[in-house]
This record gives sequence, structure tokens and C-alpha cells, in this order.
Amino acid sequence: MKSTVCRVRFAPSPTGPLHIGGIRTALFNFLFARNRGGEFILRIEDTDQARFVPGAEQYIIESLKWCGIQYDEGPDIGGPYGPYRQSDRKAIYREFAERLIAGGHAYYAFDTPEEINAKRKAAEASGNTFQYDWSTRRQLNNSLSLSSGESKKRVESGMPYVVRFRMPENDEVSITDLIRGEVVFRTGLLDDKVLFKADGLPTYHLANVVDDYLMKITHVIRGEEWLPSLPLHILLYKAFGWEDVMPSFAHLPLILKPGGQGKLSKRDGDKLGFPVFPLQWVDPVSGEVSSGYRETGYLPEAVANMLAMLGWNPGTEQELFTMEELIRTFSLERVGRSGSRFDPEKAKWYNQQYLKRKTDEELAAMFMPVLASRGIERDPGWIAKLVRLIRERIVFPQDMWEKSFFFFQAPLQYDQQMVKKVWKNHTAEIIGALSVQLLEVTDFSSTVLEEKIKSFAERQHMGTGQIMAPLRLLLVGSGTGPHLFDLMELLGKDETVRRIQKGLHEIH
RNA sequence: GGUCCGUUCGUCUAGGGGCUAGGACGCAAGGUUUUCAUCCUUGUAACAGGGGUUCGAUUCCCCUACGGACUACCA
Repeated sequence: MKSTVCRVRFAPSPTGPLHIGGIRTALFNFLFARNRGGEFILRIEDTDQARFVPGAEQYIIESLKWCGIQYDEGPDIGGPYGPYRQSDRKAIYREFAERLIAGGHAYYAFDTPEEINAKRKAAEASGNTFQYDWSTRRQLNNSLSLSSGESKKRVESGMPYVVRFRMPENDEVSITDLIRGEVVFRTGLLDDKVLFKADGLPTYHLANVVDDYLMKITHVIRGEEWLPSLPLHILLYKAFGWEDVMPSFAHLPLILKPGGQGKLSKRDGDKLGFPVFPLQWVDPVSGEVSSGYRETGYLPEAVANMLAMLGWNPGTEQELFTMEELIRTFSLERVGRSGSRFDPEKAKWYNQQYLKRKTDEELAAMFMPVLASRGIERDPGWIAKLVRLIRERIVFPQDMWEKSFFFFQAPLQYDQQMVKKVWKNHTAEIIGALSVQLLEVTDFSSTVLEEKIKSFAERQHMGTGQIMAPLRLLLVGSGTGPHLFDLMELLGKDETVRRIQKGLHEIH
């Protein structure tokens, strides 16, 4: 029987773009599910109307798609346990909240946010902290302190209320986290969390537990920021009587900022000098643009690989993994416990590794749109040849232009430092003579050119370097670039000679 | 403040009672390439501190320090 298929979920809240930490959580869920032949579900947790950001859900979906993280059930593709958007499940939750109240695990609370805030302020003023918990709830406005008739009257009269969990005064919750081992909490220190808000929607805690139960989730893999609310969640499962189907929990270490002040956050945007989002994001209100890995030139497979290695490792020295390999190798046992500082340099290295694995044709295909945007159109075969000459020196596809622009335009100016360095008294004369000879070369290929130019240098009793450096300067305008003879071949005889003539006039 | 989690090179990490503490990124040097890049070689650099336990602790235990998360009618 296949009763033990695992089902995991990624449950982001559409309050803005997903950042790479969120992507990593999704990735680990995905890898875990695929590794065990289970299902991976995307569930949108949009119970906070105030923080809803238009476009965020679509962004999340596109980001996952781009990274190669496919889910089996989700808001856009449906599935047997839908709907997968909590706002569409609104009708479900109230009943569960009431069930909790009936069982004595929760209660109605009528305190207004203002009243609670005032309590907090007052406590703060006297150096204390106010907490809505077993020690204070008797003094507050709720169905535990009020007579049952009074609270019933209030509820029925339509007075705003919330439902709070009745956190036990003296209990201990112990649970084995798949990553952290045994974790113990004393309930007396915990507060009576709101489960159901006055706006008729559940809070994360209720919705999350109810949905995980309803969707038959077997493993909850989420960020470490959720660890403090784990006891609440466990107690909820118990209160509902779902203990026997309660999922296992795994709390992932956080991704920290490179600088070292806390976890990476959405608000970091571009402030850190590298993208924190998978895709570019334009804030719908402010119009502020935050760059994305995709637009910066990162390959999705590089991003996935890089993210996988943040907090997880295979225990071998392998660092480059295809998604298939990650799926095969992944396990929660090899996820570390401590937070990882994100390293933008390593991210670049990963990208370069993946770029190196592309064929000339693939790189050419990436380059053509860049050229097109500059009004340049060339034969794909020719572009592939060009790409071959520059591919070793790029980190991003965009770098290809910077490394090859001189193929499309003769130098407008010449690097003066290089001119000083390589331009000697007789240089112009000698190169002039060479260019005449080049005109006679019928097979203008790299190998032939190399042979011709080397023998020319010999006849002039010069080092080849003394010829090649000025030649490069003339052709490219600077001292660096691809292999000179390959460059000449690709440029072709006419253009090569034209540039030499032009340069000879302009350099003194 | 309270609760919980964590701590191996600058960074990501392997390891785990006895190892020259391994790899990768970065950085540095050398070699190849008459340039640059690639590539190769080498180097750089770590077990937070203090107590235990032990013949022996980086590894196990405790404390301290430091870091982090959480502490909303947000997720």
C-alpha cells in the first residue's frame, strides 16, 4: 500500500516578491518531495488583507517556474485538495475555531486593539511586559472572564471579537524537529495567540494547521523563524485530536546578510549590491524597481544549485549539481543547523560554471537579443564563432557585449597607455609593411595568419610580441581581447586591413 | 527583557574522542597562454572562551560570551 507517500507544501504569503530565502525553502520542499516520490504543493497564505500586494502571487508562481521548482498542486493548476489560496478557503476556518471553543481550547475575546495596546504601553512604562496569557486573561474581556450569557450576547449582537487559543498554564511541549532534534517549550511562558481575527479570517496559525491537516501534509519544512510558534501548532493538532496525523517538522536555518546583521529580508532589495529576488520586481505602489537574478544574467540552474548548497551539503566534495542530482542526493539529515551568510561572490562563481557548460550555439542564442537591441544582426553561425572566442571570460551573458563590441565597430579611440607601451619608432612603418602583405593572404584563417605573421616578425628580426601588441591595439583599441589570429580571421581580411590603415593614420 | 535556536578558515562547509582539521569561494604567488580570461600548481587562513568527563578533547557535558529568530487581530 502507498499510504506513506509524503506530501509537503510551500506556503508563502503574497505580501511582495519572494526573496531567495523563500526560494530556498521552496526548493528544499521540492527536493524532499521528489526524492521520496511524494507531492509538493504550493499554497498561498493570504489571510492578511492589509498586507496583500497585487501581483505578488503571480510573481511567486513565475519565480518558482523560473527556478525549475515544479509543484504538483497549486492555485493556478488546482488539485484534489483545493482551493490552494486561503482567501478562497475562508468559509472553512470559522467552524474549526468554534470546534476549539467548544472543546475548551479557545475562547472569544472582545478586547479592542486599542485596549490591548494601552495595556502594553502601561506595562512598558513600569518596566514590564504585557502578555495575553493565563495570568492575565481573567482580567480581560473574554468568554473566560465574562459570564457565558454575557459573551453569548456579545457574539450574537455582532460585537467584534477574536478567538484566542487557551494556552495551558502548566504544560510542556516536547517535539523532535527533523533538523534540530528535541526541542522543549514550557507553555506557561507562551501567550494566548489570536487564531481568528475580527475580520472573519483566521491568522496564520489556525489556517496553517487546518490546511496542513486538510491537505494531508506529512512534513512541514519551513524557515527557522517559525520555531517559536511550533508549540502552538503542536497544541493545536492535539486540541483538534489530530495528533496521530500530525506532520513531522523541520526548521531550516536562515539565510543571513553578507554583512552580518540579521537575516536576509525583502527590504534589502538592491541595497546590498546584489539581487535578493529571483526576478525583477517593480513595486506596484512606489514604482521602485528591485533587480532580479534572472535579469542580472543568472542562469536558473546556477541559482538553484547555489541555493541548495546554502545550508545543505551532500557530504562529498561535489558542488555542482543538476536538479536531477539534487533530487537524488537531497536529505534533511544533511541540512545544517546554523544560519548561512549569503556570499554574492560564490553566486557569481556558480553562474560562471554553468555558463561554461553551455554550447557556443546556446550562448549565441542568448547573445543575439542583446545584439538585436543594438540594431546588430548577424548570421547565427558567425555569432557562435565569436562566442567561442570570448566565452572563457564572462560571468553573465551580458558580459558578451563588453567582451566583443570591437567585432562590430572599429576602435574610435586607442588606449593611450598601451600606445605608449607598444608604439615604438618604427612600429608604424613595420605594421604598414605587414598590412600590405596581409592583403595578399588568400586563406585568411587563424593558422595561416599565425604562420605568416610569425615568419614576418622573424624576417624583421623582431619578437612576435612586438608585432602582435601593436596589431591588437590597432584592431581592438586596447591591449586585451581574444586570441589575435582568431580575431583577425573572424574580422576578415578587408576589415582587418581597413582597421590597420585607419589606426596607422590616427596613432602617432 | 523573556523564550527558543545556533557557534570549524573572511564566506559556504566536511569531519568527529587520538587527523599534518579536508574541500570550495575569495585573496596571494608561480606556471601555461606573447594580452586578458580560462586552465594547472602552490600558498593564505578556522575548531569563540572557561570549566569538567577522559589516558586523550575541535568532537561529549556544563557555564559564559557572542550571533540569530521570535515576542502583532503579519506571515
